[in-house]
Amino acid sequence: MNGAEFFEQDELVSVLTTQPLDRALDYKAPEGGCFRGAFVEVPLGPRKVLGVVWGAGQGNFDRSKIRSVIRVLDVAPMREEMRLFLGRAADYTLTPMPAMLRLATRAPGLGDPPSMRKIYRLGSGTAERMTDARARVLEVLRDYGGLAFTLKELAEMAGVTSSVIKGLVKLGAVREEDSPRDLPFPTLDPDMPGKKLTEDQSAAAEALRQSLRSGQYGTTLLKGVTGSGKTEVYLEAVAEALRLGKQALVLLPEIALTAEFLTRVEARFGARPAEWHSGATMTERRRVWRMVGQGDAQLVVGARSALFLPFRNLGLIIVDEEHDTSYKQEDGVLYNARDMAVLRASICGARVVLASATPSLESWANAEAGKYDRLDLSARFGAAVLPEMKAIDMRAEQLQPGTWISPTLRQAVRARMEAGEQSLLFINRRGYAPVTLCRACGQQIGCDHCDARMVEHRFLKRLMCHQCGETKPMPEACPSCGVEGKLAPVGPGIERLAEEAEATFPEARIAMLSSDLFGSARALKAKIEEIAQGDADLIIGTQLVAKGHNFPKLTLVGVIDADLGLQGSDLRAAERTFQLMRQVAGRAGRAERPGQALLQTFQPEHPVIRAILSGDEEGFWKAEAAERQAAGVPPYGRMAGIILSGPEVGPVFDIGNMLARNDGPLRQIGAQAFGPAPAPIARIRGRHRVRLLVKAPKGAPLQDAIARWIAPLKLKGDIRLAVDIDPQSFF
DNA sequence: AGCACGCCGACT
DNA sequence: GTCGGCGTGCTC
Repeated sequence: MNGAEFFEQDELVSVLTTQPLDRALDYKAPEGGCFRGAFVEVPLGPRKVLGVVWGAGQGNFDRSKIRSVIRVLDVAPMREEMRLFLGRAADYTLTPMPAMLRLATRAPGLGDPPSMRKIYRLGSGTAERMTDARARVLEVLRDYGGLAFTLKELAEMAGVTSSVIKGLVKLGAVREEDSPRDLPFPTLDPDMPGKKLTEDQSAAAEALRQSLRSGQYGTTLLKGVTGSGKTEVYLEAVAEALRLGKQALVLLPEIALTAEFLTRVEARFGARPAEWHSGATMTERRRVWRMVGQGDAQLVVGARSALFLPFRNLGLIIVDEEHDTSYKQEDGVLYNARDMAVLRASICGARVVLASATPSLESWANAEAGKYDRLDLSARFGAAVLPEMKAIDMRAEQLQPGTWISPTLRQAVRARMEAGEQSLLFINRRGYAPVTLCRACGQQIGCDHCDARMVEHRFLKRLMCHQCGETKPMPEACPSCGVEGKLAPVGPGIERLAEEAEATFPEARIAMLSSDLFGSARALKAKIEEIAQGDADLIIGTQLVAKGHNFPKLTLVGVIDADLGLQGSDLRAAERTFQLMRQVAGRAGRAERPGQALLQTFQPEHPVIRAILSGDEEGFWKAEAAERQAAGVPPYGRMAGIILSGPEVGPVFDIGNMLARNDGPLRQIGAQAFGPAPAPIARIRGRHRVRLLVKAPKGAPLQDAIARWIAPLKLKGDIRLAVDIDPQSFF
């Protein structure tokens, strides 16, 4: 058994359980001994819990109190590589090990013996009294030459009731057998003829194949706009992994995990891959988990948590739409699946392909620095995919106070409606959190204590900084130019924008797309489908709309506030605006009509805005990289969030303030804490959430400092603390 | 996470 | 006098 350490019966072993304890506990190895990595059932107090034999026992506990492992579960033991991965991921995300182990055991019935079901095949006996029904059953079985079926299948195929089959079983003409319910996944054929690749795509595919043959860890950024054949290219890498006898994993953002995608994979490899996502049934989950572990699933297509499946010989991980923000888990264990994919691959010697039309700045910078390889696919249909992009200079627009759709944009939307086409108004902000800025000079009110902007809180009648929590009363005159009465809230949340749109375009059918508004991914998908069919004239959406949906009738995109993020509230807002523009560009190229994008901005001369408008991608990244470098934010600095939550706001803030005062461990590494301030989602399930933001220099040992910082903290009552390394949400 | 132990208010 | 609130601590 791959040389894993073996423990004789009664030898001490250290067992990590999925219970939220702060360390592994010692047990005596069970009868017959066990290997390191074995999944076991152990007694814990009055209960039996799931655990993994992590190594030799520590032996620092009263020997007479040590109990025995109850039994070793009948599943493939955890591999060394997985143990290392979980440990390193725990260190990186500052997550307790039991929580990591829970991620890796998210399948039901791990302890159950393989569940069986009855199957039926041709028997050796003969039926003396042959009836029509009996003949049909035997004929079906003969036609399928030795294959076996379940009772239901066979009855259906023969057009008989199950009692006919039971009768044949009694006579011995049909044989009843037990067969494991969890069947291996069908073998995939990497050598089926794929789609014809262009010269460009072939070259990229060959480069990926070659990198796989190296058998060593490495990451490739595969950049290509919609329609450039990214999927076809990376499926060639998957094919090569299969040829090499290795397993492959394709990670997709949850929303992109569609039947259509699986059908494409099936077309390429002749069978359906294993599927792993939140909607899967218990039975499916268990089958996938087990089959992946015993090597009987060659390819898994899944959402981010598929990264924690027990692969036996993982050779390739594809992260499609790698820039997608949904790869960052925002509750429970806070991890970024893209980064964890790279970590896992680096441990087990697999290749990673990060695919995107609009890579994240992090990945772009890694490629730039030579840490990642980079492959660019050019568009299949030439350069005509770019929409016409223009800035609307908001300083020159005559806007009614409290409105955000400029006359220029309004006219453009009207024109599209008259032509029977769709428009999209994009607002990079959910909920209701306006920005205060001066309509005379275009300056936004900034925070005196950090570089973020102040946000108006109506109920408090004050301005508040969401980064450090500083508040001040709403001033009468602009602090920058002194003009009175010109300060106004802009950058409304999506709800306010929808209100305005309804008033401005009373005849329009308006659809709102925001992740807050949909209970399930399914409901959201249905809505998106409706919109794509043309069931709306005007779409009002947040970041959600930028996830690669295809709206063929969409020809105009209006960005309500392109300035978001230029002054530090959300460090990735400019990047997201840019990504949206590129994705819209990809769509516009496929429709017959040329697309148009209008960006409302108070700073049309800003280098980032100019790079977006010129469509110069490298220029954009360079400008954005310069901004981030100057601000010392990721990827040129490190950040972390400390999220405190509890049923009452007051005590939660008190703890936050106490942390902020005792920031010695942070200062030692040159890091700084901001806050406490209300967290991006200030209340979840009745719990108030407060966040501190930590900013550290690039090379600083951030996790270590944070661990030392929060260690003395004793949380009383129902207050909880979570660390969010590399936070993605800032407002 | 559960579950027990333990120390202060309203009940048969 | 006891039943029971959930704060604190332990589980090998």
